[in-house]
Amino acid sequence: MLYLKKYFTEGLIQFTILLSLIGVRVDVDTYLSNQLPPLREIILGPSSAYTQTQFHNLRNTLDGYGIHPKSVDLDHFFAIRQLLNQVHSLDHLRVPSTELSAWLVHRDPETVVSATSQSGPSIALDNGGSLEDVNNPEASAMRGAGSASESTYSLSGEDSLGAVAPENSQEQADREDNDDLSKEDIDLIDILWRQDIDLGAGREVFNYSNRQKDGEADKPNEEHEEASVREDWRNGINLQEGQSLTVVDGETGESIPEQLSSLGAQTSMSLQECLRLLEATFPFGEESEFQATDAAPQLSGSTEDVPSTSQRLPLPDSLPQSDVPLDLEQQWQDIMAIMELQDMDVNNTAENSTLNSQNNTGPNTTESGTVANFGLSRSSLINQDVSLHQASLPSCSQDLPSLFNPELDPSAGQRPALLRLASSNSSNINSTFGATNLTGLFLPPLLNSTSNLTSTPVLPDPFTSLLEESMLDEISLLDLAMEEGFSQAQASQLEHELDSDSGLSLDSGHSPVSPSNSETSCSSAASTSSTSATFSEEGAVGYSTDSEAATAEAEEGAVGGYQPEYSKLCRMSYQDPSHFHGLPQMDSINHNHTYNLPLASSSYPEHSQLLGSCSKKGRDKQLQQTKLQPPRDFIDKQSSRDERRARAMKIPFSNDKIVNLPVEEFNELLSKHHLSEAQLSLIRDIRRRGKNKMAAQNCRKRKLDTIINLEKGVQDLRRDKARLLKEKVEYLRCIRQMKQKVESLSQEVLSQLRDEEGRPYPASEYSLQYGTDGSVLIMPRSMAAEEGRKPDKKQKDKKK
DNA sequence: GGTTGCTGTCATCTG
DNA sequence: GGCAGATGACAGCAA
Repeated sequence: MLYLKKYFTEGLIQFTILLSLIGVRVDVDTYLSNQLPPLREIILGPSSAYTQTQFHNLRNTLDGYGIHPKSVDLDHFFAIRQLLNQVHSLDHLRVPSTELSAWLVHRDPETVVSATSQSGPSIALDNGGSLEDVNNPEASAMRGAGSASESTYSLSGEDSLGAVAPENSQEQADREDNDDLSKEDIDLIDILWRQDIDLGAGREVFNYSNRQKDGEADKPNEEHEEASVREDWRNGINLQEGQSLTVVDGETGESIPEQLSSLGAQTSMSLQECLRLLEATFPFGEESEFQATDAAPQLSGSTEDVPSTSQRLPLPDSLPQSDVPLDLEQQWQDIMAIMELQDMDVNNTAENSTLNSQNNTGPNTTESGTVANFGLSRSSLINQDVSLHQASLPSCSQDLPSLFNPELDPSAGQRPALLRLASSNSSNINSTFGATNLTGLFLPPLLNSTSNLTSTPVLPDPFTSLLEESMLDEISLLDLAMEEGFSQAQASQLEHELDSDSGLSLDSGHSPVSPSNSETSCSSAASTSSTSATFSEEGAVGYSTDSEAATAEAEEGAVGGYQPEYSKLCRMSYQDPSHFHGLPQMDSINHNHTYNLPLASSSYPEHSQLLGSCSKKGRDKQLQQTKLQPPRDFIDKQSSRDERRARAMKIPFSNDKIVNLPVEEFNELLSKHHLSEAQLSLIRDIRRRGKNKMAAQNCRKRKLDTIINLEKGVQDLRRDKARLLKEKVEYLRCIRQMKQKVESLSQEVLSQLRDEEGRPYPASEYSLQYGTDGSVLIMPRSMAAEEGRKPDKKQKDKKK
């Protein structure tokens, strides 16, 4: 029974995720409303939201369905809400943590992971030997220790190329190979694969025949098929001959197949291509890394085929990082600054940054230069074509923070789980963007724009730093930064810290004036719950409470008087009652939006003050007590000190008059009565204290208003900052495009120009310099660079 | 029993 | 200088 229940629940969740991935929004809230009180209950009661006077409580909001703040169900509710948010977020591709959490939910048995060969290079990198033994013991036995990684990559590439492809023959083959796969698993995999197809991932991405052939490629007597397999695969990813994936070495003329055979042709073709893709994606300063890995193959599991790739790329050695004019640190500061804007609409574009977040591992490689970091990116790229299902396979036990923070974790690049999760992410990208052209996905825009390296060699562009690429590729940099160095927990912590950076020491978790912050962080950043909105919700509770109090007062016959609770009403004065126009229960409420109106004198001033000085609950008790106790004792007991003193001193008028009369009338009143010094002193004290009490209430109200306004101001400023940063990114993007255009035009001009001896001007040595007067000069690049540095020196001298 | 928020009060400052 | 208001600080109370 328990098994059936668990199976049914997991099936529902999986089905929900599938619907979310397809695009069908599943409002699970409606189904859960049976368990959680509906909204109307908040209005009609008897939830705590209606009767609770602690309306400032953060959790006691409409979103909380009126669960009592101390209810044990509250944590359950928040857990459910968190899960629902994650499920909802799946249909708009929130990366990466959300997906990761979802995959963690669907933990499949380890046996499936190993048997289905869908572990990807992550596992292969870590303990490839064992996997190899599992999947292909014969091949592993034939290979030496040095080729172990090859075999693992073969396995990985095989997986990455669509271990879930639904072709019947292949599926049957998979079943043969993966006996541990249940029918449900296969059906799910099939559905996911079809989703990939529907979402635009072409069948060629998976290249089923390749996969089949790759599987066969492990057999030593079928090595000759590798060439065709490689060709098919290359066609599948729409790479053209002569591009970054060119096969022929530009310098040595060696062809890749020859190298591959010399290196051990049992390596999977898909892996080779993936590595080429990887190399094409990180063209800057990676040759040395590749060569380094070649020299020290034990550092990486994919070093066998490295030399060929490193020699193959005629990559722009003319793109030195030293030419990057933009300060990298400044760029990162911008990124970090955008991170501060988590409560803004940055999330609206967060989906678009997924791909970039992948590509943004580039700076890691260029800056750190470690093979480990590079391995991360490489594996991520290798898994770009992994289907969605793969993400649900492994039972990930690694810590998530290190996943998104490879820089913090030096061994991150070598962690298999990390790589696997990256593949999960990338698979989503692939399916969501529907991109069949893997170059468009993998290669950074610079390479995309100048991908035809053989035809148009890339010349130095001062705006082509990798960091800038990462900045310019997508607008949403929040998720970028999240992936680069921040886990979700860290980000939320940062957000929490940023919430209090107004200098007001607002405790968002407890302060009654800033529940929105916590609300925002508790839900998603997409919920643009402003302070006012949250206060409106909060006000709904407050209104109900006070309306009830007002009703009670009316029933009790207490008219006007001293209202100790009117500060609550006054706090509601800045709440928009229009939020409750749709609620008939709220229409009947007469809101007192006046904070400090002159209080009408009561015909029974003492009694009214007495009632007003007590809380509602206290008044209920009082009403009950009045039936049991003599009124005089009750009055004496519940009166304030001043009232008791006034009665004791036999003051002939009410405290209400004493406090609220204007000075002239007050003096006139005093003059009319013959009062002793003690009486006059008491009256003055009562007046002073009454005035001061109202003043204190006004003061507190103003304080709250000030805090709220400051919060709004901070939010507005953050929004403006985010907008400006986005604009800056856009401008930089335009500048980069214009620079590239100018550069290409310059090359075209230079290619047509000839010197006096009829020799062309090599674009690598000469550049066009544009004068302010419209003149164009042909200048050697060395000279141009020197001239470009001179103004900087001058500026520095000026600064000195 | 400790915490938190609200309220009243006092002392002090300012206009 | 007195007065009214503003405000920080403190204590009491209730949840």
